[in-house]
Amino acid sequence: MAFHKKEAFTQKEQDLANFAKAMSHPARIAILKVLAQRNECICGELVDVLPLAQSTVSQHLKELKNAGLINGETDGPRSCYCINWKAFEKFNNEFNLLFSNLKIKNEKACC
Amino acid sequence: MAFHKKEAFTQKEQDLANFAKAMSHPARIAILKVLAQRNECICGELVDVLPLAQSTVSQHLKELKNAGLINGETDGPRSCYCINWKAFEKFNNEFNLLFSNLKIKNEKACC
DNA sequence: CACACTCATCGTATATTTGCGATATAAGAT
DNA sequence: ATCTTATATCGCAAATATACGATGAGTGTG
Repeated sequence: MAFHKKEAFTQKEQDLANFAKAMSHPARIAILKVLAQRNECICGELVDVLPLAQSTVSQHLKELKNAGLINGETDGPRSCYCINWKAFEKFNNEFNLLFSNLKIKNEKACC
Repeated sequence: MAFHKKEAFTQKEQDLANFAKAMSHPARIAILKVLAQRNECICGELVDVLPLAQSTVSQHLKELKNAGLINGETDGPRSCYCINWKAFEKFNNEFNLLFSNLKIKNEKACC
């Protein structure tokens, strides 16, 4: 009865899956969008923009941070977040790699 | 107590999140890889390759199909799956769009 | 020092996901 | 018709995720 069998897969598969999981909620997509639109790092303005309670937003930020997609700094009484470009591009490249590999091979797939 | 507030976000945000969710498990990443490596559509060979029970693999295939990432056809007694290129590229493009928009704006982000 | 303000964390309720065995379904073989 | 083979689905158990209010921790202000 070993649940949660994720460790049975390769590290790369797990990394990609974790990246995808971090983006698997519309709130977190929205957070990334906001962090992009404003050229400065944002803190609790996210709470005003999002239809979620402050604690929930904080939790989503934590998950994005844990996944390495964003960086956070405490700036006085408030927190400042912004996108972690290196990680972001790394995973984007890996996605592209996966996709393009496939495309070359079977452009004319069966079904 | 309204849980599951996903409907409070834009359709595009939900679509991206759903796409990401479909890829948020290493087993499903692995399935996509296998479907890519073999130029033919595969059925239950996935069960041999993956460290999961047949019913679990079938469930993951169903999720990928529901998300629109793969197509499936019943071919006699067996099922044949392959990647749905249109959907796959559509979402890949949307990711790229999101990423590049950000990159232009704040290449030199604060934190 | 008290006070307000911003944010993180805890506890909790509920929903969803993951995994498996058992069973159903459907096609082909004997 | 029965049996095998391949796959999907059902039902259940355990783990995770989502959301919120309440509380705590840390800063800056009066």
